Amino acid sequence: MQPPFHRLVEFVPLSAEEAEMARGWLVDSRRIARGKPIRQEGEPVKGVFFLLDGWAGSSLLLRDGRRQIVKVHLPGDMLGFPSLALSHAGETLEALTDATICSFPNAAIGRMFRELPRLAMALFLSTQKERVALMQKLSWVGATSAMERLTAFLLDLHHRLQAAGLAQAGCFDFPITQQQLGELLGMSTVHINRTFKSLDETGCISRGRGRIEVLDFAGLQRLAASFPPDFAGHDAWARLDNSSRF
Amino acid sequence: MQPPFHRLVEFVPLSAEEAEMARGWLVDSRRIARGKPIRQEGEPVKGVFFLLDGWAGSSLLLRDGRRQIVKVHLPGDMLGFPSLALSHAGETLEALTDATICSFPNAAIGRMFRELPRLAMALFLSTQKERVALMQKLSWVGATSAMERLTAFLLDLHHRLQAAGLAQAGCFDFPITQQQLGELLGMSTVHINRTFKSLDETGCISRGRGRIEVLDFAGLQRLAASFPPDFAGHDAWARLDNSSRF
DNA sequence: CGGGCTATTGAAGTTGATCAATAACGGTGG
DNA sequence: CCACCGTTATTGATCAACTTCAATAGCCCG
Repeated sequence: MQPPFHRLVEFVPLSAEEAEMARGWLVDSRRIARGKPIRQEGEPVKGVFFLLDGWAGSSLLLRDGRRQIVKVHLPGDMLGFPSLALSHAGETLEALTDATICSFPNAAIGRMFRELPRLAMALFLSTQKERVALMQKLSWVGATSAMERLTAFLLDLHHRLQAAGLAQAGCFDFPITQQQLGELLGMSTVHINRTFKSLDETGCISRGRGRIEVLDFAGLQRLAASFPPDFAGHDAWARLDNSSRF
Repeated sequence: MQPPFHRLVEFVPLSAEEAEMARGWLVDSRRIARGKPIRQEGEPVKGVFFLLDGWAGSSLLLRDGRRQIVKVHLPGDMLGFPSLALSHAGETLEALTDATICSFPNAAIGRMFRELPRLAMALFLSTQKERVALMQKLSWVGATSAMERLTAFLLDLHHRLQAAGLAQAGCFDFPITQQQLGELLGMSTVHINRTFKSLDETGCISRGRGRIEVLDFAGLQRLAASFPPDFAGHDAWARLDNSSRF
């Protein structure tokens, strides 16, 4: 199976040498069972992770026991970068399905910056893009209705699954519970359920045992009034690589 | 006046040479009037900005005309980095008060990665820390009540203002309108007003013409049930700089 | 077949939104 | 200095979205 490097090469195509090295990183992978933590909030930050297979979640715990799932990670995503600037992790990483990850120690990141500036830049851009995604999620949660949030999430998810080669013809696995969906979108399980049901009844999607099929993209997009335009900039590297006065 | 470099040197102390260079960047600064855009969503991304003075905001526009303010920036903050990975800006940057900024073209970032890996790393860590802050804000907006959000924001703001040397004895300027506060915290102006009033009545803070004084930090923290522990990791650089197997 | 998690549904209660009106403030030009 | 105007803050009343509580049904797994 081809390792999911689509997120890594999005901004900077890897040289043969870099690709070889990247493949070497994957030898030491680890399997995590559904529901198990990869790293808990508050633990010392020893490195970051690369999600090879399965879904994972980043979440924050609130004092009252609630938690907010901040992001659902798909195969090819890098986990744990935000905490790199902290001594102790600011986020919990958890397997949402059975998952396979591999780890990179802190020092590997430092070394990359010193020795592989192109790759470091790619990584940098990739995390900036995550930041945009996070900003968009904040705007959904802060300023839209339950239905808009749900549809926007589904559209975004489909988009990302497709990029990872995990969706075909609008059809994809959907292995997360409504409880998790509630924690992700900032609403109660009950309301998720009702909203989901009423979305189902519009005919735009159809649900079945852990899978979802999108039947009407245009309809979904109409419901997700706030779904943002895609300003993807795959030429970002070119724009940055241009030498010029510093 | 000392330029506000506290955010830049947080992770990596600047060498004399780097500090000299950094000072040189500031020569070309620009003044922006309150309420004026620095860069609008959808415009081509030509570079990033450094906020020298005043407050600024990053916001996203939704199709229905609402907007979500994603972050309030204070002097010393860097603006516009998330859009660096995009061809067209994904966020609007706007002066919330009269402000002074200076700009860095894209190519300067690329050059930094190639020639000043220490600085690039510092920048990288700084943006990762922003990501944590954003995740925390998402958790406030998604999972807490109006009062918790408001108090958490005030505590965070005070913390950041203090780091910038802009707060003393719990007292600081507060130049943003309740409308903007609503857009920031994801609630209506009216409800901001009521929540603010009732917070005022607890005696934990006192408000006056564009200023706020915190009278009871412990009380505020009790109200902000979700205010996160501070996992600041100023030794991050050391952990990453350690050479080791890659 | 049972046990535990997950989904679904109903009813009642809250929070916060919306609509609408008034008051206070800040800056401007006369 | 004052009158005026637009912006911002404040308050009341009503309304809608969403939460909470509670109960039942379905599903998966051993």
